[in-house]
Amino acid sequence: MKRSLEHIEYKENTEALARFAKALGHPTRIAILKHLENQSCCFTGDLVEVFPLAQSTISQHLKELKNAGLIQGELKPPKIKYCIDQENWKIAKTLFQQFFD
Amino acid sequence: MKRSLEHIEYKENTEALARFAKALGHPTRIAILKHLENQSCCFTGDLVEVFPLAQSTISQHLKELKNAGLIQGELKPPKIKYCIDQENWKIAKTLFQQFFD
DNA sequence: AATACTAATCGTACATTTACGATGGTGAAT
DNA sequence: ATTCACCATCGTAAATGTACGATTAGTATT
Repeated sequence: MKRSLEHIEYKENTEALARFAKALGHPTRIAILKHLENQSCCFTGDLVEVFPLAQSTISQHLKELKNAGLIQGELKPPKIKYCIDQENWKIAKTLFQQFFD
Repeated sequence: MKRSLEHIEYKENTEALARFAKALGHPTRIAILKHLENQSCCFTGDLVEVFPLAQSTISQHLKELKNAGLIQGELKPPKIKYCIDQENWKIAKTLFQQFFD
C-alpha cells in the first residue's frame, strides 16, 4: 500500500470511531448485531442457520466483531454464547452520537 | 472472493447502514468529515494541506464519501467546494441512532 | 486560442477483506 | 481413552481498499 512510514496523528477518538465503523461496514455483521440485539445472545450455530454462509465465514465475522470489541464470547460447552459487549457498545453509541452532533 | 452468486437478502436498511459505516471506516475520512462539520465546507486543497497525504489520496477519500452520499461537491471554479450532504447525513444519523437503540 | 490553476482519474503496488472447504482443537459424555 | 459436537483456524482465491506519482480534464482568465 506504499504507506507513509510515520503514523498519522488523528484527533481524539477518530481512530476508535473508525474502527467501530469499519466493523459495522458489512451487512452481514450489521445483521448479526441486529440479531444479537433481539435475542440478546446467541450461538454460532444459530447464525449459520440464519445466514446462507459457510460456518467458517460466520466465524470470521464474529471474530472481527469481537476484535472490534462489539461482542464477547462466553464458553458454554459445547457451544459458545455470543453477546453484545455492553460496555463497548455504549462507547460506540456515544462516539457515533457525538460524531453526528 | 468466491462469492455466492445470489445476493443475500438483508432486512430493511441493513445494507444502507453498512454502506454508511463502511464509508466511515477509515480515520482519514472521519477526520475529513469532522473538518467539514467545523468549517461547514471546504476545498480539496485545504484538506491536502491539513493531512500529510497526496492530493490524489485525498481525492479518492472524497470520492468515497461522495459515493456514500455523505458529502456533495459544488463547482466554485477553479476549485470545488465540498459540504456535508445534510439530507443523507440526517438519514445516516437516524440509521445509527436506531441501530444503537 | 493559449495559459494557469485545481482536482479527478489512471496506472501501479501491496495490504486487507471476504468467501469457501478442510483441518484442528476444546470440552462433555460415553 | 475415545468419540462427538461445535467452533476456530488454516490455506487459498479473488475482490476491494489504500497509497503514491503521473496524467488528464475542466474552468476561468488572458
